[in-house]
Amino acid sequence: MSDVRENILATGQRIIAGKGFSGVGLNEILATAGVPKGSFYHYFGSKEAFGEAMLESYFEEYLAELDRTLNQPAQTMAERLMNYWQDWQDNQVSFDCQGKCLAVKLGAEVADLSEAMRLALKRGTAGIIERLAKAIETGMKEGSLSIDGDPYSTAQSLYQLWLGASVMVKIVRTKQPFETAMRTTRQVLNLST
Amino acid sequence: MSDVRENILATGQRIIAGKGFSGVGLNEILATAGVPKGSFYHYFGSKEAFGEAMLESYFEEYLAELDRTLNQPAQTMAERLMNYWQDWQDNQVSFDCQGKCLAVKLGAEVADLSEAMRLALKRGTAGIIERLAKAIETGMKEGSLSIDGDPYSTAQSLYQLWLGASVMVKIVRTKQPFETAMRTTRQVLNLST
DNA sequence: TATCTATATTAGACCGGTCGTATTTTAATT
DNA sequence: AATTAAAATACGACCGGTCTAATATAGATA
Repeated sequence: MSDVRENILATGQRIIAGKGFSGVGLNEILATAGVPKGSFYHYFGSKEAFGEAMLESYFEEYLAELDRTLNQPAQTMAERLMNYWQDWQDNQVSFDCQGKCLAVKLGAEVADLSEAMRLALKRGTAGIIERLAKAIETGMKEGSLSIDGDPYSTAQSLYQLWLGASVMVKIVRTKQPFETAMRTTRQVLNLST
Repeated sequence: MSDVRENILATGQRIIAGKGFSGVGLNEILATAGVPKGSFYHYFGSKEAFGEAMLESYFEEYLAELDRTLNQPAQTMAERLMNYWQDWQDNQVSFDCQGKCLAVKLGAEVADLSEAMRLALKRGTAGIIERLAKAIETGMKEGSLSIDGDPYSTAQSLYQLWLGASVMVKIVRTKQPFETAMRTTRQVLNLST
């Protein structure tokens, strides 16, 4: 991959995570990245195609990091899961509660706008929930946590809860919604408060 | 209130619920409403001020409907609450999962964009959670439901859960996330499945 | 080394749309 | 009839994504 392309992707991701997809023009992204405007269409077919590629690369990195967190040795699965939520909170609270999670920022905006980007979001979030479900299942077997219902539904519920909490954090500009989500999460996994 | 103003508000709300705030220009809204461009700035100081007024009027209506639902006689509070979630689901699933809830659609997009609109969202969502908390408290007293923890935290958690579920519904274009949310909701309120 | 070809890259213009404003026309009220 | 409020128009300066045409670069051939 050309590093010009990578540069456009990384810069665009940063800016779009703050202002949204429709709220940012290619001009700003390219100027910030130091890439001439004319070059853009050499690397991407359209703004939409760029958005799709951006989501793709975002989730690739996200899932790699998630795998790392969920495979930390010398920890129970319950601990690893709680570390994941803690990381989510820390990341999302940084920079005045304008976290950089693209599922949070773009989910509602982009799903109705572009089928390609919607599907990228779908693939990415499915990957996250799948990993969480597997982790919960493992945690049950090792006995570090227990749940009512099946692991997949539980993983789904928890992801939805944190997605919603992240939106609320943006709205109230306090990490308080995350504290509630954290307590509910412990409750759902039957962990000590 | 002038009905021209009301017309702009209603039309804008409909279109923005579909395309987002940055994704729609005043031209489209005004053309659809049949209102000349110049009139807009007689009623609203700017696009942002319009957005704030739109959110204000949206939540006003939303809260009135919520009050109606939560005050239905001849039902337990548990039943009224479950009716609320059911209405949420029905509304959000309509039109190809492009529901018309502005908290879902605009929360993440607009909170980082405009302080005035962020505060309008904050006031509106606070009103919803407050009413849900009161309803949960009443339900506990009458014995139709029971919870772990305090009513306000529970209300918050449930609202976050449904907010997140709504984003996921937009992404996967299936009502399945709502089914999970519904089950979790019954579980949290200790209701029979 | 010099020339030709093919590909990678970029400059710049295009047209349509953005929000906002200044000005004129219409209506209502005193 | 005078004054004020409401509505309509047209326009301005600017920015949006897109595309074509021109340039630069690299590789191959002689």
